[in-house]
Amino acid sequence: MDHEQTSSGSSDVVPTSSARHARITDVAKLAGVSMKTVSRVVNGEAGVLPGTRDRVLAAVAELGFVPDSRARSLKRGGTDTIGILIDAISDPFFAALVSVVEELALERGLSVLFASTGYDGRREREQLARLTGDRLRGLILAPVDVTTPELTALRRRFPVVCVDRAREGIDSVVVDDFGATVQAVRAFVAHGHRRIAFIGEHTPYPTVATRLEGYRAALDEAGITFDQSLVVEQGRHREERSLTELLRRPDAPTAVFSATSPATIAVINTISAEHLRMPALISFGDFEFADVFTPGITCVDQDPRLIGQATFRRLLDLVDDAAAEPEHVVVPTHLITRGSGELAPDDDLPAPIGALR
Amino acid sequence: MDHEQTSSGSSDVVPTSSARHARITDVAKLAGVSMKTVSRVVNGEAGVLPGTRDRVLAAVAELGFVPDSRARSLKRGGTDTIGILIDAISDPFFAALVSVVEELALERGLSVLFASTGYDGRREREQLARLTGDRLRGLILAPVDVTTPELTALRRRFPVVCVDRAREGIDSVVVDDFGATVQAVRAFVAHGHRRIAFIGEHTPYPTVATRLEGYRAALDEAGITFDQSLVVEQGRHREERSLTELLRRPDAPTAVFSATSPATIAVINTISAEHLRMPALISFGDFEFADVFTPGITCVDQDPRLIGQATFRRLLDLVDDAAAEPEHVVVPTHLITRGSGELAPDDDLPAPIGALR
DNA sequence: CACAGCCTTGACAACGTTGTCGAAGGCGCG
DNA sequence: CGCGCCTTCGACAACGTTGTCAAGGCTGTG
Repeated sequence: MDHEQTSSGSSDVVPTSSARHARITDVAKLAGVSMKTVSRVVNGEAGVLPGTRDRVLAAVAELGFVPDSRARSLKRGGTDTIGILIDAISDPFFAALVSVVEELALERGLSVLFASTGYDGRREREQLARLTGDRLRGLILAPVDVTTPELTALRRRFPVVCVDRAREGIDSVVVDDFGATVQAVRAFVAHGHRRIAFIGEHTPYPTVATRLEGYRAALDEAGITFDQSLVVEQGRHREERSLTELLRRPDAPTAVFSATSPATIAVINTISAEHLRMPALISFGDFEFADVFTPGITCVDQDPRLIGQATFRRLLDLVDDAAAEPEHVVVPTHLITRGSGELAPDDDLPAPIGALR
Repeated sequence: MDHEQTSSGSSDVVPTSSARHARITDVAKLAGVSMKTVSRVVNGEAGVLPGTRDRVLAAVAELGFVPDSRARSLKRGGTDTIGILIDAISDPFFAALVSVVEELALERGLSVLFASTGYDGRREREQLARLTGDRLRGLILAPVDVTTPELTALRRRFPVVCVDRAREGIDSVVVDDFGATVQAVRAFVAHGHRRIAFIGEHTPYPTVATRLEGYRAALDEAGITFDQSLVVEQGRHREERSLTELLRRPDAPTAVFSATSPATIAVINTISAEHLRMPALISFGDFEFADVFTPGITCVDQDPRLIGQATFRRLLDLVDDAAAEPEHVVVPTHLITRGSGELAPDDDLPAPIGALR
């Protein structure tokens, strides 16, 4: 039997997506069995004679039959899709997170429905509404504006795990913002720094605020008085005048703690553009080019792979036990020392980072 | 009527995802209408009395009813989901691509099913098989190993658009690899360079090969003899010994064309680590830190946003007209001059890029 | 006042699949 | 040789939704 040129009676020149997909009944008819038997073969159930199975498989191949996952999941009462809702995939942190989650999902035969909020609460709600209709197996999300009650309502439909930002009463996987920052500032102190700046980013999330708290706590611990003028929180797209001013003033900080990767980039840009001397620098969040510079940029590593694994694992746990008590997982961080964080206050480093002349 | 505290009779302590979702019949019963009327209200169809509509909406709100998109799409015979299958989301190019596509999809009420191949043909086929079962509205993919016949078969099920890499007979959106490379090399020649290196990456895709062809063509055009020793194609994770050797030799190239972003990073790393003098450098593919260096890295910009828009538009065209002849869209590129590409052969640039001391 | 026509609503089937149950046939054993 | 069991298979209903069609009430007009 030729399996090319399925003659369907019509004389289409090019069979471009006009012919409906083969259904299970088509396969059944061709193989001379019932749909149920086809179903059995396709799903690898036992109790089908080898001969029958072969005939069915031949028919499946000939017609190019692929079971309709919608009908399947509708009947079975469970989807094979998990959703992931994040700020933006252009953020390398989330890119890595999605990457890990998709990988793990694939291992378990799950599909990943991707959605992003663009840091926008309205869009977040839109996306959540859409995702709800999709009857997911579970949802991973980095919450923006969505409140605990809303998430609790969602939680009744399918397991939900928050990532990067926690919500009371909902499972979450976050990083130890406070502790990691304390650790970084302690390192500065240990190297003799006293004027330590905090460069943040104005976000609607508490992560940066928590890091700021850690910064203050570590200063307290070292007996250093908190100085508001050493703190710069820049807007997402705001100009960096205050940052420049801070780094150029006579008593410029000898050490800079940068609370996010974008902030770090801004710092490096500023130092480079203004030909300033290099302060000690630690960045919260690793980034691709951190080791291209000399010295490399010391980073607090919030390993997205680790976070992704923990998040996915927790989601699966919840799939198995929907009534489990909410758990808040804190993924440990560690300092990747590359040089920039280990500079002493009096290190003379006239050449600006990234400069050529 | 209170819409808090839905008294359902049972005395669950925590209603964690145990209660089944409200179905359209539940809403109908509560509102005292037929399911069809609920369907009409939910879908915004005309011909429902305001009073009836209000009662239905109240019932919908009380039960937290969200229509099941699987049943809906099954009945309607069309999904609201498009698939996107790419190499890896950790590649910033694809991250940006997915970002744009998702944005455009959202505007049209479409969901995005995300999948990646990890540059692996086996995994690609696995993913394609899964996606097929999902009865997509359309699929965007960066083909790895999949052949034209396979894609043609897929094409019968739903529209398919290839991105970044073309396949004969299938719609595609690519970048002008050849032309852009010619343009870059011409710029080098115009600045007086004669020893121009080509740093590629060993990929299974023809993109790099096409760029190499452009490189050779531009050399020919300028009357420069092709020199194989100036071409380095490094493996994905291979050591960069040959690159180092090339850049360190006495007659090192005065200009370097780097065919991919990773290759560019390798070049910069090498220059930085080996404290070499800075050659003129043009990178195929922009990257985040390109303007942090001094001078900034001149790049051939293959704008993922543009590519994403073109791809999505083409996909929608195909959704409307499934029988359309395959089209091959070539998205124009342009050179972003930042300094590194405009260096002359005799420019003395002793300080290595990214160096501090 | 009768009848046509519109507006609103509902009963029913169907989308493609799988779970349930029962039927038919073969085989072993008494 | 007959009975019962196991194996293999099929008919049917159902998952939750929407499209089709028709019923019923109401209005307008001759």
